[in-house]
Amino acid sequence: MTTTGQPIAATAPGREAAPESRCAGAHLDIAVGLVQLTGLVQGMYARVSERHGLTPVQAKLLCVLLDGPRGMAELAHCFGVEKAALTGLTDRAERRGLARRSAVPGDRRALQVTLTDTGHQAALAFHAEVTAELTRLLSPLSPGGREHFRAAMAEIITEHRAASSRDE
Amino acid sequence: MTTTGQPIAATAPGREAAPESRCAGAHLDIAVGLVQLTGLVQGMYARVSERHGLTPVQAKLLCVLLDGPRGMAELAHCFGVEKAALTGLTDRAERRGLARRSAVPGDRRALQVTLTDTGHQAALAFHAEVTAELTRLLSPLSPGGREHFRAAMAEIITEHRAASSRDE
DNA sequence: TATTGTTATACTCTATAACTATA
DNA sequence: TATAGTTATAGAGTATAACAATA
Repeated sequence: MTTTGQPIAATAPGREAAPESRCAGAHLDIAVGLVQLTGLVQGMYARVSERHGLTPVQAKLLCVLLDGPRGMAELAHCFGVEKAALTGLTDRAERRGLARRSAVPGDRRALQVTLTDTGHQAALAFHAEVTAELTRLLSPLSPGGREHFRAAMAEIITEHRAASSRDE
Repeated sequence: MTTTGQPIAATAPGREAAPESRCAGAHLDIAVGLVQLTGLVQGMYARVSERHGLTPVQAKLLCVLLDGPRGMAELAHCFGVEKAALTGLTDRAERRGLARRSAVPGDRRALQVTLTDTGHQAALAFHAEVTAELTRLLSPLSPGGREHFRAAMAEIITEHRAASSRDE
């Protein structure tokens, strides 16, 4: 991998070495499972990015821009990074011919980042492959199991968001 | 955040902007949910790392070493990176007093990376907090929902491993 | 020859701080 | 003054390639 999106997985002490926890597929601890699943998805995302000649962050940028042009500050907020980081990120995307900066009519300070045709195609191709991989990953689940899984994730995500907004 | 572990989330076109997909908590698409859940866990891991003055990768290193000393090549394989990357990673951990290199009796080429007392305590504290956060994240699930969720993850992980080993 | 680990070099991504140009 | 974006600088993490020492 070039500039890998490092999957952070190991958390449970004893996960990598203890043979019994390694074959825990039979009755995997739920917290450990969640960490491993996260690592799985992350690794998949990184591999697909690389296959498309992108870093994970560049791929994410393209996907966001698929929705339309975005300002630098907007992107920084959406990525959860400082705006200075967006300068470099956009520079590299521009250098690779994936995106370009353009002026915003109403505000002479602002810039918009837009996908080029190349970038648009790259974004669509990348997104299609990630979707396919996710579908493949979820394929072992039965329709009923899938629905339970979906509902559980929705519950977790919804509750986490509620808790986050309470903490603000 | 200092040196953030960037959560890669955005994948679905229309996720960030379209208002209807944002309040998709009611009936979240399963693939989108998986990506969002991954982002959630990743973000949590990064925040806990930072709270402990660690980068996500350093935290992962400490957790792996909690199981006992490891050689550089072994760690590189376990992290899925080149061995050269481990040199820097270990240098930084050593500089921060979290780990140290020591000679291996039988092999004069090899080195072992071991946790210092400080590193051991940091690893335990970090791991405890990650576990607590995971437990909190999973708390909205009912016992039955939790079991379904656990089983679904186990199925996905097991099948993915089987597929991976078939592809080798 | 193969393996262990290091050094050298380069790139991506990030943070902070100071800066410019507008609003 | 506040906001949009940039530059400068520093650090982490990674890759590749070349190297040393030992097996």
